Amino acid sequence: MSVSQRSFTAQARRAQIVAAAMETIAELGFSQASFARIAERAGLSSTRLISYHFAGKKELIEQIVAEVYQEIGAFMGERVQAQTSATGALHAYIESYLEFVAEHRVQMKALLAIFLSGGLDYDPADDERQVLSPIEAILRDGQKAGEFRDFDTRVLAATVQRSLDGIPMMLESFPDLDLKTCARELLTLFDLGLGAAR
Amino acid sequence: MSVSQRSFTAQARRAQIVAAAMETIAELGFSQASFARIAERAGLSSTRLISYHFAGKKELIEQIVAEVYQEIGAFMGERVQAQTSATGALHAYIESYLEFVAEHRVQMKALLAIFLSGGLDYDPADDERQVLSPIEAILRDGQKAGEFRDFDTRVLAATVQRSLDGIPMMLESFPDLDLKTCARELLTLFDLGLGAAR
Amino acid sequence: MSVSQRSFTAQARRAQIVAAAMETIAELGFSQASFARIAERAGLSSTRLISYHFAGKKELIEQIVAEVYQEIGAFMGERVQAQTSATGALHAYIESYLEFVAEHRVQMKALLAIFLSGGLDYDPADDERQVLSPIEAILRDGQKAGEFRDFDTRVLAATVQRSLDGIPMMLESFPDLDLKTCARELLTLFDLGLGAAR
Amino acid sequence: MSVSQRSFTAQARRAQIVAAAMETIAELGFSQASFARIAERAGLSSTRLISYHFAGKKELIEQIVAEVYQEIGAFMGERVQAQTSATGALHAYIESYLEFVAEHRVQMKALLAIFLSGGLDYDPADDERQVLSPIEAILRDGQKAGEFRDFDTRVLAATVQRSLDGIPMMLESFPDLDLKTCARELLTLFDLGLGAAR
DNA sequence: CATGAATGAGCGTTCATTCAT
DNA sequence: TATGAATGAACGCTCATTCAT
Repeated sequence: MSVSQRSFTAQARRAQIVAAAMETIAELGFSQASFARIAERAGLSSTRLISYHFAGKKELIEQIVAEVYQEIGAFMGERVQAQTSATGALHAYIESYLEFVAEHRVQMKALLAIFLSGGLDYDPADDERQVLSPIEAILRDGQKAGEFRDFDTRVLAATVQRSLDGIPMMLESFPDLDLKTCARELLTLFDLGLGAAR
Repeated sequence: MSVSQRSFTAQARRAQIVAAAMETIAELGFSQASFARIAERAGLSSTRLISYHFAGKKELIEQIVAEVYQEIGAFMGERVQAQTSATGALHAYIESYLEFVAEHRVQMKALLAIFLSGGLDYDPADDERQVLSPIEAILRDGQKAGEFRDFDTRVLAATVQRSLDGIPMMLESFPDLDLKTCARELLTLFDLGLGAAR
Repeated sequence: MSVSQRSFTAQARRAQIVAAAMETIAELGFSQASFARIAERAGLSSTRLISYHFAGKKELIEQIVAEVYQEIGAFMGERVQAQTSATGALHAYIESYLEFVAEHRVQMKALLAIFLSGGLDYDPADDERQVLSPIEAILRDGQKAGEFRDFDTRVLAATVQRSLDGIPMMLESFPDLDLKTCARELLTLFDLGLGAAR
Repeated sequence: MSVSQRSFTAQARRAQIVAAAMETIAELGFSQASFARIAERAGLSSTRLISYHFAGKKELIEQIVAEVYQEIGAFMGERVQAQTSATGALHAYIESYLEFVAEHRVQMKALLAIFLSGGLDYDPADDERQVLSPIEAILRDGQKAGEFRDFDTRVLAATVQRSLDGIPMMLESFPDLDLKTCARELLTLFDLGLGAAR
C-alpha cells in the first residue's frame, strides 16, 4: 500500500481531525465526543468535513487507535530491543511504558475511553492477547535463561500489564504522585516477585 | 430519606429495573444501554416507568454502582476481618475478590463499563481513593508488624487492586484460564514481592 | 391478533399520519415525501411524532400499502363475487376497479409512486403474481365454462391488469377523459378479444 | 447548441456517465442512484466529473431519457413505416417494441424508474401524449381504411401501450415466460378486439 | 402506582453542488 | 479537461425527559 494514496493536504486534514477527536474524547469522554464537538474543537466549519475525510465514525476511531499503537510500539520497541537480558528487557518495558504514558496523557486517556466504550465492534480479548504477547515473551525468555523463577507466564504478563495500565488513572487520583517512585516500586516488586530464588 | 419512605412494590420495581439495567450494560455496553433497551429487557411497557422510579439516568446508574459496592463490600469485609495477620488479610482480600468476581460476572462487567464510560460526572479518582484505602491499610499494618518490607503503600495498593481488576478481562480473553491458578500466582507474587526480606 | 393492541388515540394518530403521508407522496412524489414534509402536512409539531408511532419509514410505507390493498380488495371482492358467470365477473372486475380508482385518486397515485420508487425491499414480482391470480382465475373459469376462447391466461391476465393500471395515469394526461367511456371500451375490447368464437 | 460544440473526448465522457447512470438506476432504483454511486460505477475519482459535464442531475436524467427515446424511436420507426396496412403497422409496432425491450432491459428499467420516481419536474402526461400519438395514428388510419371497427382511439391506444409496458415487469415476475408467446397473444387479442366485424 | 402521548435536541450520514486550481 | 477540497441542507432516527391523566 502506497503512502501517497492520499494527497498531502488530505493527510494533514485527517491528522488535524484525529488530533481534535483524541482531545475531545480524552476531555469529555467517548459518549460526548460527537462529530459536532470534534469539529468545533478542530475549528471546522461543519461536521461534513469529517464525513468527507473519513468513511464513518468507525474509521475515525480506528485511526486514533492505530496511531497511538504505532507511536507507542515504536517508542517501546526501540528501548526493549536494545536490552540483552530478560531482566533488562522487563525494566525497559516498564520504564519506557511509564515514560510514554507520562508524555502522552491525552492519547492514553482517549485510547482507554475508546476501548471501554464498547462502541467498537472489535474484540478486546483479541487486543489483550496481542498486547500481552511481548511481555509474555520476555518472561519466558527470562525463565529459560534462569533469570526468573517458574510461574504462569500468561497470568503474570497480564499482571505486569495491568500494573502499568493503572498508572495513568492513579496519576489522576493522586496528582502529587511521582512517576519515578512508581517505576522504582514496580521494578522492585517484579524483581523480587519474579526473580529466581536465591 | 429513610428506606421505608418507599413502598414495598416500589422497591421491587426499582430492584427489577436496576437488574435489567445491569444486564443491559453488561451485554450491550454502556452507550447502548438506553432507557428503551432497559425497559424492553425488564418487560416494561414504556420507559416512562424508569423515569417514574428514578430521578434520572444518573440516579439509576448510581444505584447500580451502590448496589454492587454494597454486595462486594459485605462479602469481602467479612472474610478479611476474620484474619489476624496482615498476610492473612491480603490473602483473604485477593481470594475473596476473585471469588466474588467469578460469581458476579454481570455485575462486574456493568460496573467496569460504567466507570469507564465517562458518562458519570462523578470523580473516578475519588472512587479510587476509596477503593484503595482498605488495601493500603492492610499493607501499612503489615509493615508495622514486620510482615512486609518497606515500600510505598499507595503505589503497591494500586498495583494489587489493578492486578485483581484485570482478572475479569483476562477471563474473557482466555476462557480456559483457571481462577485457582490466578489466585495462586498472585499470592506468590505478592508474598515474594512484598514480604519482609529473609 | 387483537385489533385493540393499540389505543384508540394512537390508532387515530396513525391514521392521520398515514393519510398525510399518502397525500404528500401523491402530490410531491416519493422522493420528496420526507418525514418533515409529512409532519408539516399533518400539522404535527415535529417529525418525532411519526417516529414515535411507526417503527420506521418502512413501516409507515407498508401501512399505506396495506391500507389501500385492504380497501380495494374489499370493494372489488364484494362486487366480483356477486357474479355468477366469468364474463360477469370480468366485467365486475374492470368496472369496480375503475370505479375505485376514480374515487381514490390520491391513494392510487401514492401506491403507484411507492411501488416504483424502489424504496421498498419487497419483491414487486411477488406482488404481481398475487395481484394477477384473481383475474387469472376468472379467465380460467371462463375457458372451462366455454365463455372464453383458448389463450394463455397468464399473459392475458397481465394485459387486463395493465390496461386498468394505466387508467389513472391516462386520467392525468387527458383530464377531460370520461371514465365511463374507458370502461365501455375496455369491456368491448375484452369481450371481442377473449370471447368464444361464434 | 450544435453537436460539434462539444469535443470528442467530452462526448465520450458524457456517454460513459450516461451509461453508468442507466445501469445504476436500473440496478439500485432511482432513489439510490446518487452521483456518488454513479461515479463509482463509472470508475470516476469523484462526482465532480459529473457536475462538470452536466449542468445538474436534471440534465443527466434528461439525457438518459432522450437517448433511450432516440434509440427506440429509430428502431421501431423503421419497422412500422415499412408497413402498408394499419394492421401490419400495429403488428410491427407490437413486435418491434417487444423485440427492443427484450434486448434493452437495462435501458427500459432505468426509463421506467425515472418516469415514476417523481424526481423530474417534467410532465409525464406530456410524455404520455407524445408516446401515444403514433399508435393513435395507426388506429385512426385503420379505422379510415375499414380495417378496424369503431372505437375511442385514445383509450385503445393507451391500452395497447400499457399492454406492452407491462411485459418487462411480467418477464421479471415469470422468468420462464416466452416473449414469442406474449407477442402472439397480444396480436390475437388486438386482432379480435379491434378488427372490423365480419 | 402506572401509563400513553408527546417533545426538542442531537446523532451520524448522504445529498448535489461550488470553489479554487 | 480535469480534480481535490469543501460546503450547507436535509435526511431518518434515537435520546432522556415531561405532560396529562
